[in-house]
Formats: sequence, C-alpha cells, structure tokens
Amino acid sequence: MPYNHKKIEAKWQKYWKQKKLFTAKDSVNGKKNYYHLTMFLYPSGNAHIGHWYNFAGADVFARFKMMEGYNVMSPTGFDAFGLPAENAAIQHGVPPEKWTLSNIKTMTKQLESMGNIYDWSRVIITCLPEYYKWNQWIFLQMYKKGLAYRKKVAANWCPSCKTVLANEQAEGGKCNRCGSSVEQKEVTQWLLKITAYADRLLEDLETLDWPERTKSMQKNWIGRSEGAELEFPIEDSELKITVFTTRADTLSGVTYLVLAPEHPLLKILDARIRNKNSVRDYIEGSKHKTELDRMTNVKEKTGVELQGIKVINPFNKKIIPVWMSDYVLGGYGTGAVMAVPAHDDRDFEFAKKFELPIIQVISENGKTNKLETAYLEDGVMVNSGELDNLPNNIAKDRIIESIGAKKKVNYKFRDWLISRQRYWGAPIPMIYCKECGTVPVPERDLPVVLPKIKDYLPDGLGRSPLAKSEKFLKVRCPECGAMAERETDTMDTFVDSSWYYLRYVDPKNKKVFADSNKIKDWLPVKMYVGGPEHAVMHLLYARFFTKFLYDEGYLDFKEPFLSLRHQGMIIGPDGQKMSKSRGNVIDPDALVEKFGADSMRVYLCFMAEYSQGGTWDPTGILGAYRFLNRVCDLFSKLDLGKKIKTENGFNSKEHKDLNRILHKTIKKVGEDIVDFKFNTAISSLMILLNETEKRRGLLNKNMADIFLKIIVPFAPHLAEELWQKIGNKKSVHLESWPEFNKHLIEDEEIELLIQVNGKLRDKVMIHRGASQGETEKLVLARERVKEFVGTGKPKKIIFVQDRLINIVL
RNA sequence: GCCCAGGUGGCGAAACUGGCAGACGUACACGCUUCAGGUGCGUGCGACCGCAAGGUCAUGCGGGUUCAACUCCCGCCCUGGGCACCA
Repeated sequence: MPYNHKKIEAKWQKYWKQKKLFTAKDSVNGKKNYYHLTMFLYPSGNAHIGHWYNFAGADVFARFKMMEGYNVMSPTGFDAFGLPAENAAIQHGVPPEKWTLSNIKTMTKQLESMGNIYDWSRVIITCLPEYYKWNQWIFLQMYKKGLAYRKKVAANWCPSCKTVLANEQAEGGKCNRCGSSVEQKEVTQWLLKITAYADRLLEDLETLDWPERTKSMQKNWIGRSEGAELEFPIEDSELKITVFTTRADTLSGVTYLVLAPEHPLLKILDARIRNKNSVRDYIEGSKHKTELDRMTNVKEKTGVELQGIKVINPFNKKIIPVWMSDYVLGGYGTGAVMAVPAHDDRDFEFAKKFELPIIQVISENGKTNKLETAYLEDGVMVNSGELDNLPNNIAKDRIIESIGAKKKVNYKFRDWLISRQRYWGAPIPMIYCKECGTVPVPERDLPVVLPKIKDYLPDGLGRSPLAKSEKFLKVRCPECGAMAERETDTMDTFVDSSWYYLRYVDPKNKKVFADSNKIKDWLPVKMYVGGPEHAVMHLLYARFFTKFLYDEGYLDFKEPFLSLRHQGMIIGPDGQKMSKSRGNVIDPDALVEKFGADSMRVYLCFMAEYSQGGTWDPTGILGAYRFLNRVCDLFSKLDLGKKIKTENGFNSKEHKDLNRILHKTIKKVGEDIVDFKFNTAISSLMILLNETEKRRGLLNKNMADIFLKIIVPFAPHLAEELWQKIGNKKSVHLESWPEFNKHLIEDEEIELLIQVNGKLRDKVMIHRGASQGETEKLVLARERVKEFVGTGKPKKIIFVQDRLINIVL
C-alpha cells in the first residue's frame, strides 16, 4: 500500500471530529482531568513554521497524557487585539476587526490541518466583547482594591505624529512612522500595582516545575535588593538628597552624588545652579534618548556637574560635589545614587572620565593599593576612621545605625503600565465627571464596547483614536447623571493574556468569567507550553492576576501554571529570524500538501531538541517522510495469517531480541516524551523500525499493536489508519500507553570497556554483574591488554561495574 | 550595558550521575534495482598517517581538577532570546 497521506489525513480528521474524540468533557468517570495548554497565538495572517513547531511538540505531549489515561483538555484560541491590526487599518484602510477575524478564519483552517487534539468548542477570541467584558470586570475589582491607579509617566512621544510610541516604534530615537526625533513626555496613564505582589511572586517561584532559567529571569526582573536609604544634606539648605544603596559599607568612599536628569530636585535647585545652561541642555538632550538607548550606550558616560550645589556625607561630614548623568534612571530607587568609584564599575569609569577622586575603603589585606579597576569583593575597611580593619559586611550595619538611616527593600521592576493610546484594545471602563471625578463604570454596564470608527489615526492631543468618536466619548456620569467623558485609553494586550487560561474552562459563561465548579474541575493548568520570549512579562503578569483573583476568593490556587516548558525558535534557512520583511518565512501549507501533517510533525519533533529550536532545513523533512513510508510499507506487508495469530511466546533468539528492542523503545519513547525530548524519541522509533525490517516475519499482532501505539503521538493519522487496517475496530486514541516489561529489557551480556592509562584499548563481552576480581582476571589475560601493560605492575585499577575497567600504570 | 541560553563531522543533531565522542537522520560517493526518478535496497563517510592491523589528533579559545572531561572549576571570544507600548 503506497502511503497516501492526503487521503489518510482527511479521513481520520473527519472521523475524530464526528466521534468528538477530542472534545473535553468536564468530567469522565475514573479519569483524572489534565489541563494541557499551549500559549494562544496572535492572528497575524498565516500560521508559520514556528507555530507548527510549537504546537506539534505540545500535541505529542498532550496525546501521550491522553493515552496515559487522563481526561485531557487541550484548548486553543486567539490573542486578537494588538498593534498590527491597527497598522493594517491605517495603511490599507481595512477595519481592524475585519482584518483580525479574517486572519482567524485562515489560521483556524491551517491549525485544523495539523490534526491536533484541540477542543474546538472552547476557542477564545479576545477581541470579542463577550471576552473582554471580563478584562474590564477584573480591572474594576483591582480598582476597588486600590491596585489600579493613575499616574504621570514619561513616554516616548512623537511631536509630529502627536502620539505615544512603543520602544519598538522609537528605535534609535526616531519615530518609525515619520522619522522625527522622539521626545520623552509626561502622560497620565493607568497602572496596575504588580509591585504589591513582588515578594509573593518571588517566593512562590520555588513551588513551580518551571525551567530554572525562566525562574531566574523572573527573579532578576523583580530584582529585589535589600539596602538602605541614606540622606545627604545639601550645604546651606534645608534640603536633602536621598539615595538608595545596597553598599552602605562604602559610604566613606563616596566622592560625589549623581542625579538622574528627571530628578524632581533639579527644578527646585535651579536657582542655585551656576552652570544653568549646560545643565538645562543636558536635561533637554536626555529627553531625546529612549530608556533603552540610555541603558545600551553606557560605555561612553556623559554627565554634567551641578556647580554651586554641594552635599555633606552623613558619615564623615565631607563636602562632596553633585553631578547629573543619564546612566542614573529616574524610575529606579530614588533617582539618585551615591558614587563610590573605588567599588563600583560604573562609578569608576565615570570618575576616570571626569577626573573625580577615587577613595578605596575596602581592601583585601587592610592596605590601600592603586586600583586599576573597581574592587568589588568583600574585605576589611580602610580609610573609614574607627571602622578600619572591620570586615565590610559588619561595617555596613554599623554605618546604617550610626547615621540613623532606614533599611529598605527595593525592587527593580515597576508597576505595570496598561494604558494604550490605541484603538484596537479593550476600553478601560472609567468615566471622568467634572463633579464626581473619576468614576468606574458600574459592573451592570459592562462590557464597554469598542465602537466601530473610520479613522484610526491618533487624535492629535495624544489620546487614542476613540476620542474622536463623540458617541463613545460622551456619556452620563453614573453617579450624578451629568454629561461626562469616558476614558479613551485601551488596555495593553498583555491584560487579555493574563487570564485567558481561566476562560477556557467555561468559555461561554455570561454571568461570571468562569463557573467555580469548572474552575475546580480543571485548574490550575498542569502543563503550559510556549516560547521563552514570554519568560518574564506574560508569565509574571498571569501569575499576578491569579494571585489577585485568589485573594478575592475566586480561585483556590495561587499559581496558574504548575509546569512550564519552552519551545525553541525556528530560524530561517538563511540563518536569520523568520520575518515577512526578510522574506524567509516558510509556508507550512505547501509542505503539508506535499508530505502531510504527520511528516511535518515527525520532522519538527526530530530536527532538534524541543527547547532548542534550530535552522529550518527545507530538505530535512524527506527523512521523516521516508520513515513514515517505511512504516506504512512494513504494516502493509505484514503477514496477519494464522501463524502470527496463534503464536505465543518466542520461538527464537531473534524473536526475543526483537521483543527486547520493542520494550526498550516503549520505555525510551515514554520517558523522552515526558522530558520533551521528542527528537530522541523519534530516533529510537527509527531504530525500532530498522531492527524490525531486518526481522520482518517476526512481528506478531501483539507486537504490531504496541508498535503503532507508541507512534500515535507523533504520526496520529498514519497510526490510526494502520491500526484499523490490521484489524482493530476502535480508535487507537482510546488505547492506553503500553507498559514495558522490566525484566525483558535487560541485556544479559554487557560490553565492558577496557582502558589503559585512561585510553580505550579493548572491549570484551561479559555477563551482567561480574565482580571486579573476576573482571580483572579476564581482562589482564587478554593479549591486547598485555601488549599495553607489558610486564609492569599496574599502579591502580579503576573498576566501574558493567561499564569499564581502567588500568593505570 | 544588564539578565538568560547556546557553541560537537559537509549539514540537523546524540552522549545516563564525569566513563566508547558523533547514535538517529540528512547530504555526498560507489554498487544493485528501475523505462524513468526528490524511488527502493546495500556499502562507505570527523581529520591526519598507514596496504592493513592499528596509531595520533579532535566537542568555540586558553588554563585547571581527575585514573578518566562535550560534561566540573577559572578566564576569554562568538551567536541567539529578553529588557517593560510587538505579542
């Protein structure tokens, strides 16, 4: 039988659909629920090979769980709000909704062609009011608790387009629409107080089965540091400059302070600054740098001294100068740092460049030495008066105590800015009334529906295009009834994806975001699969939402995703990241047409370790296609006559060997799938096929069944076809994962490696469990070993049972 | 700059807990099969020396620990991901 993948795949996809094999029922007798989730996708237009790679591996795992006996739910959906739809609207005049929904239609078709076990009855589309109503509802709950608030924040601003820009749109300080210089402008924005959850987000990481690298990125992102706030009085003034430092021990080594250009004291001090013009120029200049530019180009440090301003070191009362530089960020700590060039790299460079004094206060040996670079290690105090010779970490607390500073915990991460001056997002449900101030939209009035508009360009005042819709903007105040205005900002799309996993358990509910019983049935998510690019933001935001809803009593768990795995990225054949602009995007449809979904799945699983990803090799799929062809061929020519049916037990060594290989493969494939090592699972299936082909006649019905069952997760269509072809009536997906026989897989004889002086010189077959004495005797008697050992006595013999012996001369 | 990964044959890769480096697959070469081939089957395939047996070298670079290092430690180089308004 030739391998007709097109016919086979269409046939079984239809069959699975008809039998509703993958529609997840809320509960099934005798089965535990298993919620398996793959990050939903952005409807950009076409599914690309990266989606396939991601979803194929995830589906292998989900199918395996199903065969392990779980009631698996594996939903999918679309993260449908976002900038590209709006850009398409501006450039091509297509309404974002139309663009998005039509992309969803195309991509749904493409996804269906994969044959994954998605439950299509639970699809979520975040741009529909029935979904984003609950965004707004959660926002209101946060507002009630004081976790949603408004604040003035610096944003990238294009003075010509009159709009706020994303960092991506402001690369190199130029607006990517019109090329004008981007400025930093203060804008009032909505934020969510994620920092209130900092410690819990940090602590609960310990409870999760997540990649260590992801946990560590989250830890670093949160950036908890324990330190102290120290006050430096300004000379001849009542004012003080407060700095945050984790290195209070280095206080006597402070030779200047540095303020961020946006530090509020600068305005107040302006009158006293002698070099006003250079200071103002510097501040003006820094407004044209994006935050990323400021962080990236720190090699060439810039700065200007605030002449006329001096501060007093609270510890040794020394008078020191104050500088301003953009390597200090306004948003972190207090926006001011104490500079200790002797013990901080950045301060060291800055001091060298501007010829500021460098005073060493910690040293390895109690002596001062000429420093070539900053000394960052611990040591004992020097140049610090009565503290000299104390270990620096003890001195730290003494200093904090003696100047009466308060200890403080600082976090690097900031509250989450969710305001977007864009059209294509969920409206923030707030109303501004002249009389009553900021009034939340009453819950009964939700959703605040995004109006259909015609002009998607910003309104020229920096507001979202929604401000142009009078019908949307003007509204009666829910409290006093007077005419008021709606908030025109929409929400960051990360809000949509911060709770979508909750909605899948009850996607059509109109009364609550999800029924509490269904939440109990399914949640939290057992396995979550998605890209490492989400290691920080999405995953942190989702954890924050879960913790908030837990606190509010809606959930009985504190973490949304118990296990997490990342897929790697597929790079284009030219070694570049795939993107439309580079023109190196691979169209999966053509490959599916030619080789079939199963070949695609097998190849994508085989090409690299799942978490690693790799370069797309257009010819690589041939290997997978050949493999499936050979499987197809093997089973078509299988002799299902009397001989095989009546055979029980094994009638030859060959037969026993084949069975051992089969059982080893069951073990290996199962373990590899659990570890997301799909590449080596496929490789062991290929070995099994090679070995079986050598012993064609020996595959009986029982062995053939097992063979097909362990291929199911990778090539489900072909496995189903062959399964029913060899006489099975029900779907192979209803079968359970075969068990391997522990005793059967142990080889009786072991190949022992013989090394002389650590170099491999010989090998010998020996029975399992042979003792050291027995082995030595056997090995030392071998001609080849004698050649190397000669007449000398071995100095030492290293013996690792069942593995190797190393004779050291 | 900061945080996180990774670097192994022509190519994709594998290697358990420190124990045969290169499984499996591709490409290539040769042979058989075929009217034909992006067919099927077989053999070979890290580099160097050698007719061979075998030997030496080899996992980004430089050092170290060890009987033994792709694996552990120290220093460096390169590539990729993230850095808060792309999702």
